[in-house]
This record gives sequence, structure tokens and C-alpha cells, in this order.
Amino acid sequence: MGIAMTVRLRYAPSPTGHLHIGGARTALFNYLYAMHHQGTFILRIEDTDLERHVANAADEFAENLRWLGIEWQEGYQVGGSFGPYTCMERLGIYRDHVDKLVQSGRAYPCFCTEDELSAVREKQQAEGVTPHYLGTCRALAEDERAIRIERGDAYTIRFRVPEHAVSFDDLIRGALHFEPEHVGGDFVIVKSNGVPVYNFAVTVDDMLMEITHVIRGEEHISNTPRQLYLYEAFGANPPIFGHVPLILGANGKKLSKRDESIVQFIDQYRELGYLPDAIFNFLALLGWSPGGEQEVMTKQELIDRFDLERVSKSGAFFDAAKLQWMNGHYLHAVDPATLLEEARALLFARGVAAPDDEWLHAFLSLVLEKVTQLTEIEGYARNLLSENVTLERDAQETLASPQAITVLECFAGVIDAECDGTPDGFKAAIRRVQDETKIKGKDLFMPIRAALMGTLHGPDLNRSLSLIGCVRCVKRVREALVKMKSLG
RNA sequence: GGCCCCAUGGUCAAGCGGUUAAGACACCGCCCUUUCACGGCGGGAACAGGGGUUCGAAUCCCCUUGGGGUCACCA
Repeated sequence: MGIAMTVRLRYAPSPTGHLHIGGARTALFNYLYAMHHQGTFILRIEDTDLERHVANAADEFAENLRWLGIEWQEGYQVGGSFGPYTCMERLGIYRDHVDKLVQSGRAYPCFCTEDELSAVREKQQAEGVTPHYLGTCRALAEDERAIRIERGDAYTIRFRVPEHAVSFDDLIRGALHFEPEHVGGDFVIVKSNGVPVYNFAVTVDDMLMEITHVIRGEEHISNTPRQLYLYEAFGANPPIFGHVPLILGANGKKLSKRDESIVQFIDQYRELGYLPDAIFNFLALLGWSPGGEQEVMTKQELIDRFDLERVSKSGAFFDAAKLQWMNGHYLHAVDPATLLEEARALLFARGVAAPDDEWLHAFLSLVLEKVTQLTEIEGYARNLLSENVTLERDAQETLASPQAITVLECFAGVIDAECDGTPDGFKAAIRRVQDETKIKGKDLFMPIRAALMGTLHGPDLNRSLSLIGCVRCVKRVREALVKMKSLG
């Protein structure tokens, strides 16, 4: 018995944009599976698309992945013994493998132009047959190939598709079978610019990096037979595949990066004040179910319980409302101290300056339980810190009651005479107003809340007053009194 | 159109031959709360249709319908 084989999984994004929820979910499933089996999770950058390549995308992916708590033990930025982990740095490796295929006759140069090919494709589509490469350059004589290459004709390298069917056992969907006539004929493995095509690069990379399991989106099912042929040509064993269901947009179709009906990029959620743990938890539930009734789970619980058998086969709508709920759930439970920096920056960016850390901490303790997105704290902070209050309609109505003036005049006197600025101090002050005016309950609290907060709804009154501070409290009461009296 | 995948409430989903068909989000009530929220309790709401197999189908098979994916020198 040798050492138990450890699983090796990877997430291989193309650096063509921002990390979106679909990609994050795929990365997460790979990560969870790898961690569950004490294996290795690898990040590899699949940058063979030179046209769509976006400058800082790879680093941004890495940063957002880390922010989410998805960490890789090997790969981009961290290295490892199977590198390099970026395709464009592996060109020499691909070249060697292409040469092997060409020499053994499994691949050959194709001189067809894109125009010629698309004309054929359109015709085939119109006739209702599977669009496929006709094999035009398949049987070119060796010397003709040499002449045309010598002459400088542009060419791609195509893989000669065998005549037998391929099948594999998908971890999520079971046995899948493909006939050779449905793979589209001999396919391109190297573009005319010399860069390999995705299907070829991933296969070589996964093979060389000894990837054991490939968990990816359902849209890759039809790519699998081509990759299988490639593994076969290299005499290698393919990894185990698992195709997870698609994430659907409101239209019931695969979530498009251009779909604006939904916030779908991780950095957007980050800006909106979503907590990474909440997104991590939510994403894990998108297409996978833990089985029991518990849905809110820590990262470790998720790792412990994750398995592919419980991944569903049908696509899932992205339920933003549920994410919001879950984020609120995490926000209500989080330690305010951990959010100090982020909250300060968030408020600052929106033109609200928090007095100090002590205030900020008390503030967060007070309002965090009331929000579902961190950005919502802005409104509360503004209300607490602004010099004057805008009285909402219901607040005005409350202040119109005859007892309101009595209460507020008394309250003003009390806190003007003595105010220590603590929640307990305000509590005592209000009690004193009650003793002196004999007014209690709603008639006592509501005028105070209305005058000081401008609204009838809000967080705990005493703690709110404490955050407003003695000076502003007095000022607010007096201003409210002036307004009330002028209105008669 | 060819090939492939999928099908339980509005949404996410348990269920893997016998259940009063879980649970969560959302929605609607009620309770709690001197406000709001949190929380608690309760409610409405589903097996796409048709054939089989079986003593018995949400569960197994077939067909229909519906939805989706993919058919690039993109990934």
C-alpha cells in the first residue's frame, strides 16, 4: 500500500473580467471538495485569449477569492512544483505536446480561412446537420503542407478526432456518452497566432498538474468529449468530471455577465457592504444542499459537510433576496470591533466623519442588528451626527399633541442642567421627566424620539441619544420646541 | 436544427417504492417589543402531462410538453 492519493482540484478562470458569482461558486465548490478531502486546491490562470485579456484581471480574481475566504495552496501568486500556473508562460510545454501529436499523425496543420469555415458552418446549420469541420486539410500531402507553411500561409493545428465514441461517468450526472460525429469534426488545438485553444491548454495543464477532479459549469459538458480524446492521445487517464448546474438569471437563462437585472460581481457586493462569510455560505447553497434543516453554516461546517452527491442537477435562480437575508443574519451576529475599519472608510467615503473609535463601536453595536447591508449604516450615522433634524410627517404629528411640549420643555431643562452623555444618563433623565410631568409610556417616549430623531422608528432610544450627545440633544429639543410653538 | 442536460410551492430545496410531501427565502397574520428591527408562533402555496412496472409511485421505465446548455482560431 502506498501513500493515499490526495485529490487535486483547480479553478482556472480566464482573466477577461471581474470575478462573478458563477465563477466564485465554481471556485468554491472546487475548494470545498478539495478541503473536505484534505486535498490541494489550485488557482491557475487560463489566459490564452489574447483579445479579451484584461490587464489586472488575474490579480483581481486572486484578491476577491481571498477576500471570500477561498484560498489556494498552490498556483498563481503562490507557486508550487507544477508551475508555471499561467498559460502564457507555458507555451513551450504546449508546443512540445503539439509536436508529439503532429509527429504521430494525431494532429495536422489546417490552412482554411475563417471566412471559408464560417460559410460552411452556416450552410450546415441551415441544413440542420451538426456543424462540423469537413476535414478539408486532413489529407493534404506532406510536401504541400511544407510548401504552404514555407510560403507563410496562416494555419491552425487541428486534432484528428478518432472514430470511436467516448463516455465518462460524471460525478453529478452519471454516465454520459458521445458519438464522434457529434463533436464537430477535427477541432483546432492551436490558433494561427501560435497560442493553444482552451480545450487543449486545460487538458495539457490538468494532465501535467495531476488534477484528479474537475468541477465546472454544465456549459462545459460538450467540451468534455474533446478533452477525453486528447487525454487518450496522450495516453493519460482523464480526471473525474463533475458538471454543476448553471446559475440562472431572472429570464431563466444562464446568467450573462451583461445581465444588469442582478448584481453579480463579487467586488460589487463587497462595496455594498456584504460580508464575505455570508456570500461564502450563500454560494455554497447555490446548487448544493446540506440535507438537514440548517442552512447557516461556518466555513468549517461547510467543508465538513460538502459533497458532490448532494449537488442538484437543475439550474438555480440567483435569489438576491435570500442573499440579502443571509447577509443580514451575519451582520446581526458579527462582532462590531471587526468592522471598525470598514465602517469608518465606508462612512468617510460618503462624507460622514465618525467622531472616534469609541463612538463608532457604540454606533455599530446599536445599528448593525438593524441592517442587511453595511451601507445602510450611512443613514443612521447621518441622522445621529447632523446638526439639525428633519422631522418626518409622523414625527410632526406626534409633536402636535399638547403633552409633547410639556414633555420636551421638561426634558430640555433636565439635560441642560445635567447630562453625562451615557445611555444610562439619558434613561435617568427621561425617568425624571416622567416623575416631574407625570406623563408616561408612549406619550413620554414618543415626543422625545420624534424631536430628537425626527422619526418614530429607530434603534434603542437611550443609546441613540448617547450617540447624538448632550450638546446636540439640547439643541435638537430647543429647535423642535421652537417649531412646535410657531405652528401653534 | 443536431447533440447533450434538466423538470417538487413565487424562489432555493429535502425526498432516493409506502411520509399528514421537510426546511429556508419571500409573502400574509399574530405574539413579543413604550417605536422599528431581531426573535417566536401560525398561514396560504408544489410533485408539468400521459402511458406503463408494482400490492403501492414525487421516487423506476417510455413518450409528450416545457426549459436550458452547446455547436468558434472564446473560455
